[in-house]
Amino acid sequence: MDSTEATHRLLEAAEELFYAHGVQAVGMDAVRERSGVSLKRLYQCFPAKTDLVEAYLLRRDERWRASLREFVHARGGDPLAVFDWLAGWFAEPGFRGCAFVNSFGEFGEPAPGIAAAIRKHKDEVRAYLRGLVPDQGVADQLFSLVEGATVLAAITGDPGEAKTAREAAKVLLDAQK
Amino acid sequence: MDSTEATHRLLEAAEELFYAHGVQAVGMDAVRERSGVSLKRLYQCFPAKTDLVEAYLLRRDERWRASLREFVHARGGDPLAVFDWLAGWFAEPGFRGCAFVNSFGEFGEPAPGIAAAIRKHKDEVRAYLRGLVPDQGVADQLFSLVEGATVLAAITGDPGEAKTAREAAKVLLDAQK
DNA sequence: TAGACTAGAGAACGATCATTCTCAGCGCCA
DNA sequence: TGGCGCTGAGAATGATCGTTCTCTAGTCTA
Repeated sequence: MDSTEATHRLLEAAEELFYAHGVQAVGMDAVRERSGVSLKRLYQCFPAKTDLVEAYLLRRDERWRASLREFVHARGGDPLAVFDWLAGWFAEPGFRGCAFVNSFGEFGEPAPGIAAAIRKHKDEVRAYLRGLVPDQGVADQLFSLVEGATVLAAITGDPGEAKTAREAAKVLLDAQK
Repeated sequence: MDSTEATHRLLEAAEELFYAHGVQAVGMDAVRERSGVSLKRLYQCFPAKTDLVEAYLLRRDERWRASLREFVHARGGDPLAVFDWLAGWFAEPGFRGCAFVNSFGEFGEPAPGIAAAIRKHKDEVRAYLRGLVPDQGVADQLFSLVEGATVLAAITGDPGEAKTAREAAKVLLDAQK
């Protein structure tokens, strides 16, 4: 197994474990076991746990936004499609809210790279929504709805939060015109 | 120092430390030091850390909602006052988002009491908003905005999220009539 | 005043966990 | 063929932290 393959397996294992149980609750040994990569190699690829966490977040950001982007694109860039995508996400088994918000809660004083990854994700999502909606104010309003629905769906376990937010978004978008 | 005084000091110290740094980052020894209550007494009042965390959350829920309730009541029960209260909260030094959302992120599999306290808080806030706004659907939409603004204000550090959410709320409330 | 109970300070215990080290095996080049 | 370097497996290290224990010194009661 070469180094890029090891890195890939590590990130795959890290994402499954970190997202499901939280970063702090998952030991490096669990990552080793799940990935099948030896501890020695793990520390060659990621010199410290914070490096692995940071890489996990950056990769999750890319994939999460890509999934959203593709879905919305297939719906002709309709901003309301964002909330339909959320509905699907919330209903997935193992949904546990936003990985970035959860990480923010986990680390009172996060390592700089981790804090940056969290902020980057939110900045990127905001920028994406602003590209979807002409009025930046309305885009930011939708962003707030997205975050709120995600938090509430995670805590209450009710995927219906997406529908509530969608209805609000529709009103806001209609009012804009 | 009697037992109720010790309990009070412990909860005071716990709230300051847990909210500021996160629960996991704060050891029982730090709580002892800040409160001036001995470890022995601490464990008499709260047999385990999870008990202290649960009590911290329950107390914070009561006070947080009381503060919001009083503010909004003084404004004649105007639902938009909720967002003005948020603006003040976001601007407080030491604001670090919603303690319950943060705790949710911290504990992948929370102790049952902790999970219940988190859910209770969100249920109570939702019920409060529903009492403020005749239309339950709109109340839930505002709830989503409240949560989203809180999360975003915490992560971006921008108290202006309250204003964004307020504008959205105004549109939603007007559309309801 | 003697003795039983209690509190506080802090050491001790035990578990967990990030990180490093050891060692035995295996391929690779001279 | 013979050593050199790299590997994986897993033990060892060192730190942190929740929880308990010990010991000393009061304090209240009989």
